[in-house]
Amino acid sequence: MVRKERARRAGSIETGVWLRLLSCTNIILRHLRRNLKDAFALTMPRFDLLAQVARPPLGPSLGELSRKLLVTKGNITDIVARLEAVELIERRRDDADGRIQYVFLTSSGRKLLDEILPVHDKWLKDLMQELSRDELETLYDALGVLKAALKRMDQRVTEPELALEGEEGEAGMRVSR
Amino acid sequence: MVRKERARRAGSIETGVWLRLLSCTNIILRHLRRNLKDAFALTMPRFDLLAQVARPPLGPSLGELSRKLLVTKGNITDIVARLEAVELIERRRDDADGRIQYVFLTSSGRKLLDEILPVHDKWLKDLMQELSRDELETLYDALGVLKAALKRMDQRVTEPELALEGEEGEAGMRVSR
DNA sequence: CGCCGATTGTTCAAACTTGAACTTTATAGG
DNA sequence: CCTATAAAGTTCAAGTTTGAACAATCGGCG
Repeated sequence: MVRKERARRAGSIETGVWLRLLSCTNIILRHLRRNLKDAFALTMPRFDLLAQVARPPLGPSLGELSRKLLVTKGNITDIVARLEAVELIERRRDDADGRIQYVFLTSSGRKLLDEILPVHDKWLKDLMQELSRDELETLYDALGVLKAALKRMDQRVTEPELALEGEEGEAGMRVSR
Repeated sequence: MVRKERARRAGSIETGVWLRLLSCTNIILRHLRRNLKDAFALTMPRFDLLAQVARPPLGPSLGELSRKLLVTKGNITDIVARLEAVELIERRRDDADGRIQYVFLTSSGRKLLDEILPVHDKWLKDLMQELSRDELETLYDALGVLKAALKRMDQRVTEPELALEGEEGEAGMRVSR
């Protein structure tokens, strides 16, 4: 049922996909940020972290949060400290391994998040209300395919021990990490 | 050819779409940022602004850049100043309207961008190399539908004079601007 | 002309983010 | 036990970003 547009496009289709991805993400981000601030006095990174802490597995470590949220460890340290300061989360050190700290919601953190999640869901529904069920599913599936492919490429690039060594290192694909 | 998954999903499909959108964007952003830095000593916002200046219409104003890039005016002021300081762009005041400044690439800005664009395109192709032509087109079209819908919702919310007034203003959909 | 409201861009504090260097702790191998 | 290496968090400077207040300019209208 979906007719493919054959419109003129600047650059490759991959670039086209990327530009649209970025636009959509930024538009939604702007709305959610404004809504979170107005309704709950929360910033997006704080909400993201809270929501991630609430998701299983229970009590993620700072490093796990860093990987799940796709931000650096230094960033996590900062956000966790701020959320801890307002008592929405708390940390517990690992009994066996002194390096590790796990993060948990406090009761007020839990309460706040339980308020936010349904509203957050409604905001997204409102934003996408013009899309049909079918369009949403197509989009969901297509993004699933992309995400899976990206994750594989991501590993290939950030896990040196498999490839590397023989590569020429052509402009740009160098990665330190 | 695309079978719809009926997988368990946390929350609504809209939220599912949003989470995948965000993941994909962040993974790609991370790669591009690293590559831009390694290969061209450029940050993402600076590249974004350069690329937007290069796109027609020629010589966009700061306000136009702010709208196109979906960031605030204050941000544009900052990035433009930094790019101007390293002489990749330059400004010209409007002859008739003293408030407006147009931005142009300098010759070295043009040269740099001409180097980057093909490589940037290749980075994206590499990242998405596992996707078939068909998957890419499906994704491109689906994102087009979403983007169009979001833009309409965006206007509805940021242009007060049309709707507003009678609305209940239920938790969160308040928008100040 | 002179005022009012709208538009364009600037400024600034607070927050977020990265990337790299660093500290602390754990683990594996001599 | 000792040492090297790795892993988990922290720190910090530089940059980005927002949002709000502000200054400057323009346009219309009396």
